[in-house]
Amino acid sequence: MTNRTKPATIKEIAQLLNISVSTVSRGLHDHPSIGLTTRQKIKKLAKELNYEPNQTAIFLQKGSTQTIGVILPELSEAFFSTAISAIEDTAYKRNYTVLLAQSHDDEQLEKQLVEKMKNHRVDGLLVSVGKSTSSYQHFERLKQYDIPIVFFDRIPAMPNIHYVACNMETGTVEAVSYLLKKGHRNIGMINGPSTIFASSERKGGYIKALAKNRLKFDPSLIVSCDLTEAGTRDAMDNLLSKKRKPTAIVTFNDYVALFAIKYAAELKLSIGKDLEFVSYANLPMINFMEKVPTASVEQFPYMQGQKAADILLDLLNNKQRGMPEQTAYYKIIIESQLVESRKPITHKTPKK
Amino acid sequence: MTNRTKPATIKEIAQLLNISVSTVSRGLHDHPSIGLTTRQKIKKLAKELNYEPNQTAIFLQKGSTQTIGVILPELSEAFFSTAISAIEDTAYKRNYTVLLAQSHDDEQLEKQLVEKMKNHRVDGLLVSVGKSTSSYQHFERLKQYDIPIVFFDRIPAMPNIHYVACNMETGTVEAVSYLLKKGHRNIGMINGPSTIFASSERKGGYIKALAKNRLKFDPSLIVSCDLTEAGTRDAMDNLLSKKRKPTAIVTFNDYVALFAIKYAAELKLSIGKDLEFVSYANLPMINFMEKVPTASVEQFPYMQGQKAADILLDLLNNKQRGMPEQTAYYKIIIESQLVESRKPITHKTPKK
DNA sequence: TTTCTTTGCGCAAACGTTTGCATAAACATC
DNA sequence: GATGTTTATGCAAACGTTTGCGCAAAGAAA
Repeated sequence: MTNRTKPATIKEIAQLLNISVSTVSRGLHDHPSIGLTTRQKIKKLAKELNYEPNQTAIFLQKGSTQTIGVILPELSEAFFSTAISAIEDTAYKRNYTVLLAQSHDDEQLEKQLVEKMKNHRVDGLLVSVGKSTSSYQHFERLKQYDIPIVFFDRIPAMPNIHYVACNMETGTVEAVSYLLKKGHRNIGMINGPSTIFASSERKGGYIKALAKNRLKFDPSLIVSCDLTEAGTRDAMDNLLSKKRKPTAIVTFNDYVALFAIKYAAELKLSIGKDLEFVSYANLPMINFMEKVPTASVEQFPYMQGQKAADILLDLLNNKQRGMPEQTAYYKIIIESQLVESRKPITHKTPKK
Repeated sequence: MTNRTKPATIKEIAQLLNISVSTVSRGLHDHPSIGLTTRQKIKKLAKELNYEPNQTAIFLQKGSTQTIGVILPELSEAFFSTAISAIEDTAYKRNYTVLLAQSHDDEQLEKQLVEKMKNHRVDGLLVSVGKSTSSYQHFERLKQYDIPIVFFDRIPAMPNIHYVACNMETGTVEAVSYLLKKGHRNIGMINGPSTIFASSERKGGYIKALAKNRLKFDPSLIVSCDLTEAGTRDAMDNLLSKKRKPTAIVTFNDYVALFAIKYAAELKLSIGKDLEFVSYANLPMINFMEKVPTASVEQFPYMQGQKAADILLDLLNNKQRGMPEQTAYYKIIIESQLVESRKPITHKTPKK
């Protein structure tokens, strides 16, 4: 009986029991109009045959796949991999499955993936847009098909979208205030390219923190950087060549911080004494290192992924229940938060 | 024309053109029996209507979903996230999509996921089994349904399976030989729990390297460890309390190495001088750190993922082309390889 | 003109479900 | 015994494709 190569179908059960397929279907779903005895017979045989409903058939019939698509720039990056982990967890809890794809920050590829997701009839989409993506029609098109999208972390400049993102300003205010409280009065900042939104948020936070403490703002203390190791060194040279050298530096992310720290060590500067660092991301690796930024602004990748998935699934739920056209858009801002090093929050300890 | 909420179907095209659905279907597939003019008309209208085939219907019809399932213990771990990145890349290239799930090393969950994947009618499965998984019927069952599985990295103790894994012995031999060549004669090893296969492979490599150099083997230099930070410290205490202290240590993985290095630093031992470390994994974080193992045994997660996916897709290809029942099983062993630090191989530089 | 081949297209079944509607039997009501 | 109600089941359409087979029209060969 278990030696069959093809999965059992409702039809077979019906034939074997000499009843109709509709009865079997209803029986399996505990439809009240099916008699107790038949229902039991059906379930018994279904179990014996190891019957499992063919989802693809159900998908077609219901027009819904119980599947959400996820498009991310790069799966192997720590931020995204913990986000996807969160997404998968919450999707699983709510009985959805995750279709995964990575865009490698390539706009063309991203477009293709969106199409592919649409053809696979995902019920909804979660996306963090590629760095270089500049046009957003491929997302617009999905709206016409009534496939909701929730963006997270990297948000496109589009009106009327759902998203969850992290407010970098709060964290930056905290970071700078933290350094001010420690007595630093010359605080440098190695910022990202001015083209990206996150950079201006950080700059805003920096200025706000100074204003809050009634200190004057020296624009030359903020330098841009392309986030490479070489760029970081240039930025450091730039900052360290000032008459009044900074005694602390806020860096755009942990990688930049580590590049900078490495360079500072080469210059025989004592990390934490001559020069103190505060950064963003709170990468798990920080826990294993000796010379690290004394604090880092946590962006809560797990929470971002979780929230985004929850929102998407709520949207799908409402749609399916025939709720009124939602006219409101979810715009969730997670406040970033300064975390002193060696106190990880969201990252789990590696088990491998 | 573009203001429709439901995707266009073949049926609509047929109606609008006053021809039959079969003609439309064939026309879109360039079937030779369809006239040139009709074919053009069909394609033109299809384009105008933004027609895209409904994959769920095709799935049902063809009995194949062009989808592979991937079950991993933990998506957020570096090894797995780069493996999944590789899998996604190669699946994409061969026009497959990836359905993702994580087992969190939970046997029950893993079983459920396998069922779910089956119901979603994935064409094949890629899995790295959970640490605690001890029974394998859930995998056996899939065979009955003719859904091929390729295991990778963590291989279950089952006969007749396809897998790709990394041979840790070679790398270990290299690692120990490397240290011997550097003049070390007292080499310690912090190994993993003796229950797991990878531990015995490492031990075997250690012994082999000594034998090769005609040196005698002191079993007390190999200590087990539960891979936690505390366990690592115990192991270190154990090793350092010997009369003839080791001057170099091979650790089970990079995490253990870093715990050990941290501890050694606390003990005022100079890393690389008093005590040299060699490890496994070659985590990307190594590139950012100052005190690191001088070398690490690379396990090529990207390549493992890629190979595993390639094998699975080959299997699917052959099946679909009606090749004879394959009686042979792929057993791919990737040789691990010692890599001196600061020379990453497979890991891409983070872009975020 | 008749017969044969080619070319171009439609019919209908199939994939495995779900579900609105109809129907038959059994029972209760007066 | 006629009517109404409940209970249990079946019929058939629908979801959007693909594909084997049949059939008509057009051309070629006789």
